Amino acid sequence: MMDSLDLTAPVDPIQLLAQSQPFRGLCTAELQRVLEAAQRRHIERDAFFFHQGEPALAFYLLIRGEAKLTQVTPDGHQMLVRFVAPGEEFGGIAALSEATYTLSAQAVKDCLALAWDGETLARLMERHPRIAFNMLELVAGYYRRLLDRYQDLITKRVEQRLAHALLRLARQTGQKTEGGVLIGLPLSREDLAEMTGTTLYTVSRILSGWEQQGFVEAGRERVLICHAHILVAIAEDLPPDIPLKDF
Amino acid sequence: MMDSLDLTAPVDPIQLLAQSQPFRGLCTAELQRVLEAAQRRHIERDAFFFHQGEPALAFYLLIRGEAKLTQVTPDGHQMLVRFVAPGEEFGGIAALSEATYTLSAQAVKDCLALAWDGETLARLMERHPRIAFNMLELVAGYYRRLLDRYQDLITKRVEQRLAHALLRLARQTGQKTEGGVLIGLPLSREDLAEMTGTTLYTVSRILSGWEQQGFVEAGRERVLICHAHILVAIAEDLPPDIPLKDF
DNA sequence: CTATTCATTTGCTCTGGCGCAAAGACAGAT
DNA sequence: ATCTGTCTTTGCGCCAGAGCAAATGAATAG
Repeated sequence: MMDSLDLTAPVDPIQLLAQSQPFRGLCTAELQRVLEAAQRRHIERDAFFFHQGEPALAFYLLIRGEAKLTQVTPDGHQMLVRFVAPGEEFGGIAALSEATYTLSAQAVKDCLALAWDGETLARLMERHPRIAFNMLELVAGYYRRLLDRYQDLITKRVEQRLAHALLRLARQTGQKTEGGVLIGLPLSREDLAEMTGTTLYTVSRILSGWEQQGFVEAGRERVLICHAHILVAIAEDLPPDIPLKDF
Repeated sequence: MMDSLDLTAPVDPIQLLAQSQPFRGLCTAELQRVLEAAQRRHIERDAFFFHQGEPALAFYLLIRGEAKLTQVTPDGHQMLVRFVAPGEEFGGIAALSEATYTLSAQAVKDCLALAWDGETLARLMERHPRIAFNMLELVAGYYRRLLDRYQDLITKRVEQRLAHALLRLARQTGQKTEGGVLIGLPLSREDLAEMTGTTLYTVSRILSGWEQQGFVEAGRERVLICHAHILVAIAEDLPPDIPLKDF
């Protein structure tokens, strides 16, 4: 298997910390100290940072790669809570206040992350109240976005939710190519189903339909969005714009 | 209309602050200062503390009464996010980081609350980092509970979600009576529908069914849970226990 | 190059629950 | 006591989407 990530590319960790949500607003000296308290962790594609149910030891900041957070229900259903991009935090809520992780974190590309254990994080927060404030805003943001998705689940049809999910992913990891915007991570129909609260069958059917109309191009664990504006229209349940077949 | 709450009952505000989630762990002198920074607000039944979309001026702590937080979607659907019991906080997330409230807060009984404006709260948090920490835990808790409900919405049938919602309400506001546990606030079929992501029709049908089997007793804006253990079984989708008709 | 594995597609069936419509029940106001 | 507005019930038709099964297609290992 090929390395899906160039680990030799230079990254200034201080730079990344300064722009990260949890540590923004700290001065360079403070960032330096935060960095010194961190451990580096390298996780290969498909391996896990941690599993749901394990003791919540660490709080992570992703440096490079891409991870996904999933949760399995008692009855075996799996749901995909969110993808983690470089510069983003994960595991924090659990490490701060809970005994165990409530979800699992899996690398979908080779990953490099910084990790702090719960006590260290608590100590840092005590010394730098700004971090606590940042975390508060962060979690509040998670809450708000989750509430939006909750609302979508109640009010919108699967088709709309799927369009929404793809647009979110495009914004987060999209890469501009000739044909449109390519989702920048391996993404199965099942993943999309778990993100939108449906089944892989329904996702497959909808994508097939869109592909026939030329809105997207779907391959094995790959989605290319050709006409984002049409997906926006679908997501908002607007009149179907100008159908392409009219041209 | 009768006063649904005895406003003359004595309540020690310091006592209540000390036990509240946002201010727990502060010493009496600190609580005193927090209390002095607060404004009292009295809101009558069915009136609003604030409406979704208004500038987020204040953070509230409910002293007496009961409130509900609702959000309307762009397409007119309404959803009930949570009920607020005495000692609980609401409006905080918005007052801290957003420009406007993302939901509405309405009194379902006559209410008395303490209010702090956003700047005051920020100042208090700066002076007492413990408050920031408490708020972080608080929001993390909201997040976790919302994630649970999100999961329920994906994996569970309406019947199960409804059972869950009733049990939660019973725990939060239930009053023991001869016949069982009575939900302690006016609760319409529509409210229940908005809590569980369904329609008032479906709620009505399910409650009728349960009532015929003797699990609950349902009236106008009133629900009495006669056999909580059966609702637990329904919520968890267990085999239907020993049906009552066998007796 | 072939075998194996895993993702995907698609036909088919079945049902939970939506939502209209219309009637019934209750509480408060005059 | 009656009226009025609001909440609730229930019959009925309908459909989005679940889920099984079986076929097809694409990547990887040997």
